[in-house]
Amino acid sequence: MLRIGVFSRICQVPVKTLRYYDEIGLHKPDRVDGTTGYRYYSVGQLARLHRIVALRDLGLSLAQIGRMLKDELSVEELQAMLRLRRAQLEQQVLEAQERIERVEARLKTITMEGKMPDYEVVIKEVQAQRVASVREIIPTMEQIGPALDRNFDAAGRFIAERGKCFAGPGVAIWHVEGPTEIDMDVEAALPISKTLESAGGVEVYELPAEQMACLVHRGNFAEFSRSYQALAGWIEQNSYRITGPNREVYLQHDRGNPDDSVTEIQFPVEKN
Amino acid sequence: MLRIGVFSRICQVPVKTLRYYDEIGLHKPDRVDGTTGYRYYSVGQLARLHRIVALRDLGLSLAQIGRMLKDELSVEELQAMLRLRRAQLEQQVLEAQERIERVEARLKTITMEGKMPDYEVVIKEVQAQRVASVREIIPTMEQIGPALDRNFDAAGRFIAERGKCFAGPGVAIWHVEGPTEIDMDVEAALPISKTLESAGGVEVYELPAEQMACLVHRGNFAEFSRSYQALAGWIEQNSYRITGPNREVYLQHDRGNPDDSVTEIQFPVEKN
DNA sequence: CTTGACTCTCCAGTTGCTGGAGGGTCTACC
DNA sequence: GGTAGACCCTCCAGCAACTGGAGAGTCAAG
Repeated sequence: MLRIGVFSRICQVPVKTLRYYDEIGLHKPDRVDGTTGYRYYSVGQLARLHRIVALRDLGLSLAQIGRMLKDELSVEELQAMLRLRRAQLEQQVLEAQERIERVEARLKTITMEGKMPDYEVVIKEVQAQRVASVREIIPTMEQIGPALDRNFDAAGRFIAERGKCFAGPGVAIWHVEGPTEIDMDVEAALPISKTLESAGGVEVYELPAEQMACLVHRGNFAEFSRSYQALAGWIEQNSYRITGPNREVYLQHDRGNPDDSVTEIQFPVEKN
Repeated sequence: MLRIGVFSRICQVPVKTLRYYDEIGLHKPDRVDGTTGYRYYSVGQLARLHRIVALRDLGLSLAQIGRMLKDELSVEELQAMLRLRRAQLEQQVLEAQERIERVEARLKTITMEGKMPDYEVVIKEVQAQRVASVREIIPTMEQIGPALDRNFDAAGRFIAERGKCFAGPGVAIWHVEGPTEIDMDVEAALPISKTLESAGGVEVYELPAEQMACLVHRGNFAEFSRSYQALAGWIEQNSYRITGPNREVYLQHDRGNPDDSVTEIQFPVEKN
């Protein structure tokens, strides 16, 4: 019979861990002295503990290991568990590799700019939302501002006439491929909380959920291009691919004070 | 000013998480109502939160992110942190890939044998230990048992004559390359707890620390070969390489009752 | 009998949240 | 002006797999 310290030295598992495995019922000592509480392990228990360690090294949870050792599982169940584990591990490899890519992209940017970038790109899942929208082809750059204002106003009036159901900041959707400066197909959409009938040039429909690469732009619309470039660069560097029309969400938009604007630029993306 | 729910919807971070970030001081709301305790966030805070999310997605800890955002770090420190992170991630990838290999080896074994293997191999770091040993070249297989017994006895007497300092089960070290049945160079070593002078064929020295692939063999020595085969197979399947003489640790060894023996077979290995 | 190594139990802390109880607040609607 | 329902608050517990420490008891050698 071995005391816990000796057993620990033989199997190279810390004493605290052995006590923990006892506590959770994963691996109980052969005998526990009733008066002193001392744990006594037999040499024969080493094989079982080795099995625990081996399975733990595969990354299985102690609960799973416990079930495996209780012999409650058929061969098929064992195989299923291991295959699941393999899939999870493969997932982990992919995730870690993606993170390495992102870390490297950031290192490159820091080296080039000499500081942390002043923008941040995050990938997020935006939910589907019902909107009332007005879509228009705008011939020239100068007309974009007024045209969008007009179309948002139109959508706003449409909503107001049908009762309170305004549900969030306005979204512009750019149905253009790549950079264009003429004939831009742009939609001005306002989220709403109930279904309405489309009417008079205002379309009501569900904007689909998308995985978006997002960047928050602060300040004047005149400086948008830098943010767009940064976002496009990030998407390329992190090997994503643009899969549809991009959006601009006007989180803060005071027509009198354009420098205080906050806009989120969103590109629907997929991993390459 | 946005209440926590709205802010949460915009940035896609759960309310609970925002409260948690407030609590740990990572991201405080712009304003907290003194009477109600309601948190109010400004749209401008979105950029900062995005930065947090982006850094978190690299796998950095919230503590590290906090330091980064406090602008206490020079560019060099930032780069060092990111490089460290990259190294950790690369390590993670390697580990996960090794685990995948081990899972696959196990799946293969289960499929072949129709059940979980009845042996387990674990990799462990055995520490250096001082030993008193007797080394001898043993000409034939039949002589091994008696010769080892004799040499362990000799080492035991040597120790006994010099005071109590016995420190663990006996170890045999096989200085042979590959399977041989003649002229086997074997050392019988007993761990001791203090330094003694070598004398009369008994060498006292420090057995080096090694990374070992270990398998616990239960039962008669006659059945050793199966365990050796299993261990050698595992080492090959998991792409390790044997780097030195193997050891046998006689954890339980009653000469009258050989079937109750417990022996740990250890091969020093390195990852290929 | 003493010393020092060893062991015991119990509690707290780690990380980054998540869930729930129990109670207050806000706003739209009647 | 009242009320329903959505929203918000704090506080506490729990997860996984340990790790560290306090305070007290046990064991073996000298």
